[in-house]
Amino acid sequence: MSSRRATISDVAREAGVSASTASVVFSGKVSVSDATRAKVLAAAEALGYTGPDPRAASLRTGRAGVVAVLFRERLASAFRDPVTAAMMDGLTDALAPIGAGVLLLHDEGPVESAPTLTTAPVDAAILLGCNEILQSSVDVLGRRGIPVVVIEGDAGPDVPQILLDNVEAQRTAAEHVRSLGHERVALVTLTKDATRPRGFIDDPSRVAVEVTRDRLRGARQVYPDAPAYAVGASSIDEGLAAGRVLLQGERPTAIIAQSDLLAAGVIRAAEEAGLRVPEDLSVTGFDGITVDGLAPYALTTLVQDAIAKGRAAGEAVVAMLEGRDPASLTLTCTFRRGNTTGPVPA
Amino acid sequence: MSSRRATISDVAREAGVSASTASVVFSGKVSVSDATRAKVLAAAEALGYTGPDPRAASLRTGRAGVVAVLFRERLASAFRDPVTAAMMDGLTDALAPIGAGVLLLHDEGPVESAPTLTTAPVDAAILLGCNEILQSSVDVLGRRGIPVVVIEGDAGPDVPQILLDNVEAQRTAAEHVRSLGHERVALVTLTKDATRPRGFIDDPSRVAVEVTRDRLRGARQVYPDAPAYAVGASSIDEGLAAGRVLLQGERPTAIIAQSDLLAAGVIRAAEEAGLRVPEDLSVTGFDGITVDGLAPYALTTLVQDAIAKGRAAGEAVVAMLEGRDPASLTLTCTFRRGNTTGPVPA
DNA sequence: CGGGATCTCCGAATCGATTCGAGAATCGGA
DNA sequence: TCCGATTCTCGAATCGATTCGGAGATCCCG
Repeated sequence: MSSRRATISDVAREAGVSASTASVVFSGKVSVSDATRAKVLAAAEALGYTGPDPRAASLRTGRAGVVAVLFRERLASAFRDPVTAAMMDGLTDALAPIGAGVLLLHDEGPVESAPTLTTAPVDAAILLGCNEILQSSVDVLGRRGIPVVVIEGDAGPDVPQILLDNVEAQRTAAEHVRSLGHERVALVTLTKDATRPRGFIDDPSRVAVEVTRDRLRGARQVYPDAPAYAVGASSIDEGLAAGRVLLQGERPTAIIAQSDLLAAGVIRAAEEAGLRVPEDLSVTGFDGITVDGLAPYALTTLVQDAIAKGRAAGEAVVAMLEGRDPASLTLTCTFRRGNTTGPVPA
Repeated sequence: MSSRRATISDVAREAGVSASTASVVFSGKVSVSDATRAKVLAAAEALGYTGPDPRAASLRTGRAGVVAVLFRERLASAFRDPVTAAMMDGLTDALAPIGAGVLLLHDEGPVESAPTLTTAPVDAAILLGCNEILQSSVDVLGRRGIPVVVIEGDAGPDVPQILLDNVEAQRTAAEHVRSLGHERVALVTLTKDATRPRGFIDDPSRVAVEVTRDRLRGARQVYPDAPAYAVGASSIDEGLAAGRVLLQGERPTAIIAQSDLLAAGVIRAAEEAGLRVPEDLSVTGFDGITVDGLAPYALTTLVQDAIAKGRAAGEAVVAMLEGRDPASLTLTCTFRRGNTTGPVPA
């Protein structure tokens, strides 16, 4: 029992061939005679050699087989969002052809030693709605020649981005609501981060996340004075909380929520208050996910193809990795009328 | 403009110091005079050097700073499950002290070139409910000296495992139901995989996933003849489908579901059928998650600490990485009575 | 039987950084 | 002023594998 693991040189020596030949047996890049191959394999077996060390191979070949995905939020909470999950779906699909693994990272970590974008052995990086702080990391990657793609964010002119027409889409929803005659409309949006208290906000620029901000802008293009209530997360329960507040007193006749989950919560709040949807209150969502357990309601919402979003990002990465020019892309949401919006109550 | 990126040797030459000194400036392992540090940093700046190449560093140090998590399912669907998400939460927490990134892998891939457990540059691996096929991968890792931890699975005597007392816990739930006087009881469980059709199953061994099988066994210890209806996934909608089937005809007075999401779906099916919970039908879940939007129901369920599960796995990995002995652990679920179980209807 | 074409295999360079012992320089104290 | 103790910096070895040009062997065919 040797104290350290066998290397390919050990195997080569045991097999009576050179290291280069042994390497070739495992990589299969060059033809090797069957006899030699058998010898090497036997030697490997005898020494308990289990194939080349990925680290060394990665150094030499320059490829790590790993693509980093950088989240804004905590890793754990990131995947609770169905849209993110779907996006990961498309992403892993698109990455499959080059067989890259996905390394999860998040930017705000209390840990100094955590692997960051700059210290992780990755071939490419995908940023999810990056904020300003990230810019420096992006620069580092860029200088290092590591391809970067940004989803719903902006990291400068050289970084391909996958965008959504958030402003237009949300405006479409608002116009739909207006076409139904609604005048008193409220919006449900998200706070800068989950730790902030819920509350009404006025200044869209104080909303950190671009996605949120853009959707807010879109709605305000139609309803410039609509009150916007911000909650901490995109979930049914937060939507419920928002709904309870908004349905007090002189309540709106329509509520435009920035996500389907929030909309579902609002609907629940309406039920709680004895209101019928859409007879007494119209509600719109955003995303077009199927909210688990929302039946029989079918949300009026804007359907985004989150899978396509992820896939586009993945394909851009693959393109860059293969030396081709990546395509920036703006995906458009399609309006889907469900049964949660109706004419303004008489 | 050099054709290739600057290396630490380039920086050292530019700064007029040795490569080792330059390296030390970046790693900070040894003290360096301020003057030298400044020189090196200036040189790095001038050359656009952005820090050591992680691949090379990883080769030399033997540490990649990455821990692989192997899922059974598709990556995207894995995180839709709140229990998995919570587990990742605890896992990333426990991994934080050593600052390791998390590399997502899944075993069943159509892609040949995909990085597998054996070809990915990782320091350790965590397996989620591994199946038989994985055994060989585990062997390879073991021989390579890479620590492996298994969550709710079995990979041999040398691999530490984090388990849940699924059998006992589910039996507890069943006993609770029996103590309320229920005789006609049905179970909701999961199929081998999502592609199989829903339906009643008899032979628990045909249920592939260990977790599922154990829970089924626990319930059958109390109700040996209870029909078990299997659905494709742990979700409200699948639970709803199961509920619809089970509540037809001569319906049971209690339904034991293998997850809270399934239980929530069953409750919804009951509402649909005009049944009151728990007056007409008792329902139990499993996991103890908060089902988004299930209020005012509080499930009678078995609370598992998924965060602790993840954390335990993470800590075991850290221990092994630091040369300490890892602790295998069996977590116990605690019974929590909610308002979804009651005496058998007269 | 000789010469060119093929097929295998080897040697040596290289990927980029880290690490450790040793030598040089600096400093404080007597 | 001299000496031991620190503090810095350097050289050289090493991590484990890949790659490419070329040498030797084998083969085919005129």
